[in-house]
Amino acid sequence: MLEAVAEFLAVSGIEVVARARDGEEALARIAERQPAVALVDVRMPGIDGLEVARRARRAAPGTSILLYTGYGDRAVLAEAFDAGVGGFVLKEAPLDDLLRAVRTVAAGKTYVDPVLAASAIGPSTAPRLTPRERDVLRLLADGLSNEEIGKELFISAETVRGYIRKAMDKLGADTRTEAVAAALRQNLIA
Amino acid sequence: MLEAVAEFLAVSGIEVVARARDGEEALARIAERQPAVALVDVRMPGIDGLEVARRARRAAPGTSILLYTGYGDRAVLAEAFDAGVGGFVLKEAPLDDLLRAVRTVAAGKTYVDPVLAASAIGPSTAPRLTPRERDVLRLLADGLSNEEIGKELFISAETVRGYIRKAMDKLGADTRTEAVAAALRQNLIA
DNA sequence: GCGAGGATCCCCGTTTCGGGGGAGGGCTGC
DNA sequence: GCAGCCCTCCCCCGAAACGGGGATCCTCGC
Repeated sequence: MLEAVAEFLAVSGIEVVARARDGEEALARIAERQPAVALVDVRMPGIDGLEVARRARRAAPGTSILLYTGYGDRAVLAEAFDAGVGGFVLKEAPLDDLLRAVRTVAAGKTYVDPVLAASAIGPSTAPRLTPRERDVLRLLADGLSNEEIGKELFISAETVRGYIRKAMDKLGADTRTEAVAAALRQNLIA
Repeated sequence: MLEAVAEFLAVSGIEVVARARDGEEALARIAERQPAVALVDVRMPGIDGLEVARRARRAAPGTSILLYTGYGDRAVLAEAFDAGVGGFVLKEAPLDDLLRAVRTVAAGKTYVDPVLAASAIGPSTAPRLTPRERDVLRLLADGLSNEEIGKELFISAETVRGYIRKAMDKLGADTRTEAVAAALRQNLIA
């Protein structure tokens, strides 16, 4: 897969300066080569693509991150742009789209997969949760109590309650249970 | 859709004795004509296919119900066979499969869509919830309290608690919230 | 006809939740 | 450098949920 994509880009006139198999390696290569564009998979062992994007902004401010993944929804898209990525392409997209995306972000613009864009511009009813709020909801969905969640996240049970209340507020839920259900239904947590 | 299927069956040598647009009508026709096989959609306005199957067993004991729907999972499959249906076919299946299914159940045997069967014979980890348990979890996911659920279902809040506890038990959940999350994840409720 | 299982209801003491409030520290982007 | 957001923690109150028990009734299948 990695080889195939690199090969395709190379024959299409894009200079491929490096390849990496995981997040650590990707970051190292990005810092080292300072490429114009870094094509990064969201799902990777260790550091995921989003995290790579966040860190790369410091390590290589001139590099545009182009996320390349098999799946995307409103939530990850929003998070991705928060992380400062330059574009987002689905693996199912035709290879020409990938090429266009690379060139677009290389030019400093933003590229979003058209399929994804269609679903993202619709009524983005799904509220934005902070990472902490999501952590808490996830653990809540696994049946942990405030106390247990606190231990898990190294924060106090009171703080946990605070996050839950904020999440309930954002999701328009009357109970913590409804908040978890809403988050699940809207793919805000898994 | 209805017409197309009827047409196909007719030209394939199956005698189509009646058609119906909803559950009520289907039941009436089944009772009236006592067909060997009734091809029924699960999702219908008013009485759904499962309910039609249950009632048809009384109204027409000799009729085999063949459910025909666009979507299916372990849970509905299990419920379907509890309701006494003779077979289950997905709309995505090739038309030949539909034909085979009709002939199979007409012969008094059971037919299950091969795609569905594959997923159903796997580790059926999803527990069985009673209708009442599902009702309660659904309302719980909508943020209602025990009291409110009770009013909604015309039962006491204590009874509601009882169902929730049973559902928690079946789902291996420690909290009502986890029970709802588990039910959502396993498509036991929507 | 008898057992299994579903649906219904109840009690009681303990814990947690829901809903307010406030408050400080830190990073970040403009 | 300052506003804004996130993370963190704390207090109070009344209401609700929890845990674990038991109990009755009815229907359906064998």
